[in-house]
Amino acid sequence: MRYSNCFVPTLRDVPADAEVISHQLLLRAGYIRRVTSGVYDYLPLALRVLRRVEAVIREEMERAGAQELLMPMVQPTELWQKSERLAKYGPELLRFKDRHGHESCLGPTHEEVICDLMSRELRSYKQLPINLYQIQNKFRDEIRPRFGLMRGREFVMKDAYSFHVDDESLMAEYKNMFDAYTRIFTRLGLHFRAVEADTGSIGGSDSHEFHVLADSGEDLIAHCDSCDYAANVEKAIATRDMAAGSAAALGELATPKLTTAEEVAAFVGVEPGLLIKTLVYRVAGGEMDGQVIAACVRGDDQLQDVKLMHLLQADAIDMATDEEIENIGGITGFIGPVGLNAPVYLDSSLAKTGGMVAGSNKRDVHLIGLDVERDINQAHFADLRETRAGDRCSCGGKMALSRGIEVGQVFALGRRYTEPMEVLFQNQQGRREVATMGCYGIGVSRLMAAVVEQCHDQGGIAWPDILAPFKVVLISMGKSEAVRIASMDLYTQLQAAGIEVLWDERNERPGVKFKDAELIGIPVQIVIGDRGLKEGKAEFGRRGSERRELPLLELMSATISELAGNSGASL
RNA sequence: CGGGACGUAGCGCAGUCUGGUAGCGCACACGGCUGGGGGCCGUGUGGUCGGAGGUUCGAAUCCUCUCGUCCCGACCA
Repeated sequence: MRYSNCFVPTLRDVPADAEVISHQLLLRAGYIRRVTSGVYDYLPLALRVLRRVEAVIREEMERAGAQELLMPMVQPTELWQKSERLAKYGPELLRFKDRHGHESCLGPTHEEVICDLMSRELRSYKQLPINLYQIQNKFRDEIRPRFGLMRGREFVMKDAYSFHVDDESLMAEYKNMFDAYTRIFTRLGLHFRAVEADTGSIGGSDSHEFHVLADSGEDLIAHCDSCDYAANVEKAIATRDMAAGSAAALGELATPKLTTAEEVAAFVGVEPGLLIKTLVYRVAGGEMDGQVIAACVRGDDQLQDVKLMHLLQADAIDMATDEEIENIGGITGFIGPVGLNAPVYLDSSLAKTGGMVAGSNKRDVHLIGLDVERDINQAHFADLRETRAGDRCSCGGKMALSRGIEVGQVFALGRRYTEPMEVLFQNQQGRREVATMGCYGIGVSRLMAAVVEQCHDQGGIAWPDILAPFKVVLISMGKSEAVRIASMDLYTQLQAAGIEVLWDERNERPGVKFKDAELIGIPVQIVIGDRGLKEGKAEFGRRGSERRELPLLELMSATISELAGNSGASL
């Protein structure tokens, strides 16, 4: 491709509304443009990169035995009623009516559609197991799209769905997909980590997320420094040395205007870990819909609300209003687990503790000497605290926290969808059975952004060879006929060899060409100019390091061997 | 939706407080000088100042409403 024919609108300044580096660089380097909130144009360079990401994904999915298909982006809303997911997923579904008044939605994911298909076509156990996948645009009406491609409303996703006769077969495929994902992210040159995950709105039992490690990541993941344990903090379980209180009789203590855990602890003269922090939530969805409940963690812990949500089997939990708190007999700022007219859930670290300090549900008064077993009736215990750096893993190692960008997730769904969607088959005994199911997603467009987050420098994007939109940039320096002819010659040879080359034959100054080449991130640079040409030489080098002089005749072989070691299967 | 910031040329910004003919840099077009890391000189093109309404002799500037963008929270590939 000749640069002068290439649509690559690079920007010198960083657009003011781009916050994260991938967003900034993809805009500056002419890869993407915003159309509307969370919706982007993928310009030619971006599309070339996306196609490469997809190629790796396709290769590995096919190798893992999955088959590609393509489902529609428009889905009838009835399917979501049938799967009983409308209430939970509702707000993210972009719904609309057609001219007949029939309600449809834009597909945010395709469990419903694939189950509908399978329910029609699946007859016999002999058809199982099967794994079907697609690469397609999804639309989720996100509450807050942000960070460019990292959280768009429309985005490209690879989604795969597998169906099985039993859970043993499902778990084998789950493992198979886990391994395929590991190969994909490895081939893409990413620094990533697979972690145990909450199943979120998708549902099901087992789940792992794949995170690209980057400080700009939206997720927090906890991992052990001495064993393999790693989990999203929404799920991570760990322990730490908990302060133990000394047994004492239950008493009251005046604590005027002291409402935060730190203030109360300082006033009473105990460490914050001996406080019980009580939070009141209103449950939305599930069997407890509308109920107000209280949850307790230690004063120096944070409540992990996803854990609580899961425990309650709720779609959402919201902080209760002052009025709702009063209705259950509490006072904002002095809420405690004793005598509250609501279910109380305590973090397991509070089990069997004594000598604790907690709110009394009376203004300006806290309880001291509280013994959880003795003084709280009907307490439910569960893991509710958020893991912190330095906590202890069950293996004895220390937990550390890192930021991650979630680029993939695998789920063992079980019969969460196949049951309501009636995906049935006849088993060997001729009886009808519900199939069991897994689903596996990769955020393809997000992956492109995640790679940029991990692969960039001062000059711009530093694509790994396998993803670069062009492998080689050929920079012609100077306007002489000799330069033009030598460049043209090499350009033709590279193309003939199937190496994707961007020939910068623009009438621009050298600085501009170098800056653009580095900004858009082409791995190999070849410079042909009058200076070297006199001696029959040109410059050859990798983006970001020194170029060396090479005879013109050696450029082809140098390029081929430079790319051979790094670009995987294709040049 | 709650909290904050902001909308002035393709991009980055000044001007708004204190109302008085809409500016700067880059980009873009043309000419010239240049020619190995976003070069220099000159001449130009381009903006209903997000939109609507109001106050005023006069509004980018003041007031009201509205639309949009970005950041923090709930969501998630």
